[in-house]
Amino acid sequence: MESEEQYLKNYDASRFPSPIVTVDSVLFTLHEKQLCVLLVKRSQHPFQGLWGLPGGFIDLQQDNSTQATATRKLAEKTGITPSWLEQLETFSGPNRDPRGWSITATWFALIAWEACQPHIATVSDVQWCPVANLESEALAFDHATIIASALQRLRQKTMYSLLPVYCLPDTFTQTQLQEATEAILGQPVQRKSLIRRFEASGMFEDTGQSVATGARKARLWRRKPNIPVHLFSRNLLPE
Amino acid sequence: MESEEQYLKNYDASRFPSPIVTVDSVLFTLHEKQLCVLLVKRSQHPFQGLWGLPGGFIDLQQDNSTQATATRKLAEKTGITPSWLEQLETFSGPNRDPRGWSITATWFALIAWEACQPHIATVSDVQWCPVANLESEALAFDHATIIASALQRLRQKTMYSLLPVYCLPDTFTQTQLQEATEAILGQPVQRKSLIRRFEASGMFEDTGQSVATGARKARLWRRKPNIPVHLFSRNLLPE
DNA sequence: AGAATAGTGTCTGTCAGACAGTATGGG
DNA sequence: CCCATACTGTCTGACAGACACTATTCT
Repeated sequence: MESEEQYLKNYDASRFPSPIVTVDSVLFTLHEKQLCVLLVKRSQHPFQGLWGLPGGFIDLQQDNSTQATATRKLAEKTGITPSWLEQLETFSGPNRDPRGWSITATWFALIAWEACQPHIATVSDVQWCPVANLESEALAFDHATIIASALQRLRQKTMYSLLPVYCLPDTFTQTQLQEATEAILGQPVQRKSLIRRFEASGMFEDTGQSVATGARKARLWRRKPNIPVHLFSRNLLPE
Repeated sequence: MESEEQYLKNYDASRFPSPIVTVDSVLFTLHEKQLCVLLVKRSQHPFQGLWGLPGGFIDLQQDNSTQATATRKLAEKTGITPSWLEQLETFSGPNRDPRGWSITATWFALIAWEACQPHIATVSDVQWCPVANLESEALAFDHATIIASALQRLRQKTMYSLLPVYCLPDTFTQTQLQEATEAILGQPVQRKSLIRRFEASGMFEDTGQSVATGARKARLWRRKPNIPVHLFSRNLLPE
């Protein structure tokens, strides 16, 4: 009987046909009260010239997880790592990639628009696309489906957490959080409800500063470091 | 400039090193008020002889998604397809499989114990392991981590849906649902709260039959066909 | 009748929705 | 001083928790 050591020495990974494996990310941000998603113009086949999600192949030498691949690819396109990153579904099948049976591990990310802008402004193959305009864009692969799944996740989590803060700059006002929440949900929310949650979450601290946006000054807040996202036991907007 | 057609004709998927790709499932059931998970004894290296999750390689000819792989492997071990199946996280990295850089798409499934028993009773390499006994089991790969993730998902969903019914036979009593819920959450729940949700969900219909379990007869219910799982806007047991 | 299980009535507490009311700072 | 924006007070309604109560069936 063969030992595990011997088995591993003789193991040839290429013996079995393997699917094409990729990693793709859906990075959202907020800009001018619009929820936007990051798209990259494809410079290579397949779907050359179309817009698609940032992503690509795993680098088996460098990446020690698909999360590392996602982070690396996002950093290439935005110059930074997103302030929120979590795994979404994995999509697979024989027909979603014309090159053959494929599987893509997808990630869902949030970032402040301001944080990426310095880098994105310098390149022409990366754009923020408002989700409202997605219908008129033809996207590569099944990326429209992946974005729809990410949007659903984002909306769901916005109902029972304050996740939208990860779309805001380091310091922000309660009104900005409200606007972010409303842009994501596509409908108004009660400011009072949001502020009750804001206080109950224990996730934020007052910077002591304030900013004028026209009339009365608004207090500036920041996320406390190393505090996990608070999950509420009730949803906003329960229909 | 190369056309996409030409590019695809010349494309050789084996040009790039590819990770090992597998699919694994965490199938839960309820037996004697205990939440159990399906384990399979590994007949092959690596981890030969240890218990692990049911799963394996994608059959690129037969399977048209990782869901098909999960269903196929579960059917091999239990004789049937689970009544609930949804995707969990995908785990990846250079060290989780001694054969090399690997990725496993994992699925989370529920089934009634009674439905599998005829098949499972006939084989010796498959067992239901109560989750309470998992600590003392050495499992293959990172399967303990995968089960922990599945358990967390199950508990979370039990708080805001009636998912535990998918661990019950086709017809069941409200008391059975309560016991399932309590076994999953590991603590008692208010029967009244559960029944309020049961009625509000619109997911069930009375069979007209009833069953005696010692004293007063209990009504037997069944899931209405083709009704999606109802999600409540509040959690049970909000701490 | 008594025991055990099935199922209901109803009070309290929590928190979201609604919206009126107060505070602050720029013209 | 006016008004826009920031922020607070407080009432209502929905629904979970708690637990006492009634109903049914077996011995």
